[in-house]
Amino acid sequence: MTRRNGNVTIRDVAQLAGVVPSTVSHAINHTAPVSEETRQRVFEAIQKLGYRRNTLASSLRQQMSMTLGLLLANVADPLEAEIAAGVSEVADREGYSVLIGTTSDEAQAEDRQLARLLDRRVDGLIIVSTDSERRLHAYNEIDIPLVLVNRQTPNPLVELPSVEVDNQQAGYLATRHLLDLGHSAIGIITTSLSNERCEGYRRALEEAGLPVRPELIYIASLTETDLMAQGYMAMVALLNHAPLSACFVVDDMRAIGAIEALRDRKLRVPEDVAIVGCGDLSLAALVCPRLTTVGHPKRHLGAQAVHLLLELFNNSLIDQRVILPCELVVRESCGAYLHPGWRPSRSRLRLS
Amino acid sequence: MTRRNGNVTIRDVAQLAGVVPSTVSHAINHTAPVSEETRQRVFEAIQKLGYRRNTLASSLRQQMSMTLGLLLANVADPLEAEIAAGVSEVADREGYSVLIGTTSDEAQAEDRQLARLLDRRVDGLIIVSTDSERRLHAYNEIDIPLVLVNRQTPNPLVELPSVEVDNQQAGYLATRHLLDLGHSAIGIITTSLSNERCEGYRRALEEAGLPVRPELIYIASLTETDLMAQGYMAMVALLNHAPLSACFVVDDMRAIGAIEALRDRKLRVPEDVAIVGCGDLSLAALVCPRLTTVGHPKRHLGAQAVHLLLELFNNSLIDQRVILPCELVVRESCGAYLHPGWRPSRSRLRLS
DNA sequence: CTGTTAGCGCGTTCAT
DNA sequence: ATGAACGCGCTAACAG
Repeated sequence: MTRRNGNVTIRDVAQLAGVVPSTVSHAINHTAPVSEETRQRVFEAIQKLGYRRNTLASSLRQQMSMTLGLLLANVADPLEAEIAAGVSEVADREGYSVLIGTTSDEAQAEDRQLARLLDRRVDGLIIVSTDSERRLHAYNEIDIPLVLVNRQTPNPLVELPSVEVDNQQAGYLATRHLLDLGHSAIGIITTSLSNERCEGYRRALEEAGLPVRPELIYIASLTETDLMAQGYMAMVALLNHAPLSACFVVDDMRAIGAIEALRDRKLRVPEDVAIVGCGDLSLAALVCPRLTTVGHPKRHLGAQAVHLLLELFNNSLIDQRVILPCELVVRESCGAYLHPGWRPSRSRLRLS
Repeated sequence: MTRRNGNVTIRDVAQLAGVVPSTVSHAINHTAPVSEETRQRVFEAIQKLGYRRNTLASSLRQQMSMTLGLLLANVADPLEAEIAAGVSEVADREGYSVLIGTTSDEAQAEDRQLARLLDRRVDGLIIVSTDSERRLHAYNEIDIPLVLVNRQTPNPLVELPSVEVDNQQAGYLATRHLLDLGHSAIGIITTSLSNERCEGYRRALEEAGLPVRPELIYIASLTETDLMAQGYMAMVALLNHAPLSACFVVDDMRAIGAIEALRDRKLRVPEDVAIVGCGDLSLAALVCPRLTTVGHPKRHLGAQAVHLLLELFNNSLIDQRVILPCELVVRESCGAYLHPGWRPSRSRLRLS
């Protein structure tokens, strides 16, 4: 029943049904009224011949492909995979197909994939994670609708539609949680000082009347590609610089690496040092200790990206920049459960 | 530079270059010799006009789309995501694009996606994981090349090209490892008695001259959708039935659930009960204790699927069924490190 | 080596 | 409500 045809065309259907191709087209696409009787005959013919419309031809004619291009660095990355799932789900629901292109974070591969997607006449583009400043103006030159997801560059020179999480809030919630638990020597392992999560960290500290101590801020060495190793090395360095009783690590993988470093130093988590991560990867609930972290609406990122794109198609570009909220997920790595006096503060909590 | 054109066609290029469209086509596609001089002019014109080939039109004409359809249940699943990464990588290298369709494991969604992919005239289909017997003959009706990846039905009535891991070997290696460590009361948590991994378990036992004791075999309740919960419940049941000192769980997520059940019963892993999983998900190295498991060449699964498909395109269908080897990954959950007498046996080992 | 012609399969006029 | 004719952009086949 779901077989492809061996080239039966709309003309064959028309012939068998005793009508002309355009009538078949109308019957299929409800693009003009067709008498019930001919409709019957047409669909019988379709059934009988195993006709399948040729989307290629249709797209060529209609100047739209009903296809979205999804550009990402690596589908195997859990975050990107979740985003892709969100994209796929709503694209499907809206009648669009999605063409994926993986870039391995290489500019050259990205150019190739981009070109390929454009050649295939995708109606819109969703670009995940890869938005270094130098790529942005390349994107800006593209004249089809495009949305960035999970952007890395917070305040770029060129503005493009995007969907992202509220990274500042993420940093704020994480730090705030640590403050609520009574910590004051709170370190941070970040990717840069301008990282929005780092901003949130500062804001929480300042709001609590605490100084932002430079020796408690560590910028992970990005030359190391293994994120866990980055976190490990960062924590080792941090421990040498200053005593700290808690640390916010701007993403889960690095947080897990940091915990490992602590363990190797015979420091207990959370008793000696409390750790909060960011991202809430599915494995965060499975490591030891279970990681307290700030969760992101990963699927929503993808879903919203498609919705934003559809709005762009309609020229009803409402919000050029969609910012999704995130939420603290309290588990074990901060020892909240050890503090009977602690209670959920302002944030929505999900106890796992 | 990577901008899409606002409908400049091959004709526009031809006109500007003072040649005829087919010459431009030849120049681009190296499909016939073109004098160096005209080649120059053509490429200048292309540059100047920002011409991009329209793959849709080309596909229509050539009766091939250079597109592969990838059908999977859920891109967010780590295994499927890895497979997708493998597919994408080699498809790209071979000049193919990939169109994804996610089915959420619903037959209805799968039919829809399948139809959509066929309508888009994909040249071949890669179908991941979803191959229940009742779907197989639907696939069999499809008249374009198709390969199954990571099939679930071991010996189906209808044979189709497929790429899979050596599941029997997986079960064998896992059980064998446990035997090597001196265990004899070895349980198994499986999804069915005909599971190939379960076969491997039996083979290892028999080879060691040990009886296959039915009370040590537990079939997970598939009505529970959460795999960890399945593993948890299975282990609880197993502990009530019979004493066991080790257990092979046919996949990592269920194994993690089983470990949790053990922990809740105050049984230590590996000291009281040793556990081997299967799959080597990336999180296997991160849980406590780090999971000893049988690793699968996940990316290769995808990569080989594409290669097999390409062979099918050439009608050079060598192996209709590709079976990839797997390997034991020794970590902590079996306590191999506690046995100084233990040494790697026949299998290739990768110490993590 | 270059040009001509014809059509891939479909959807759209516009006429009946 | 139905039909005839044209063209979307590209390339295969053949001619020159």
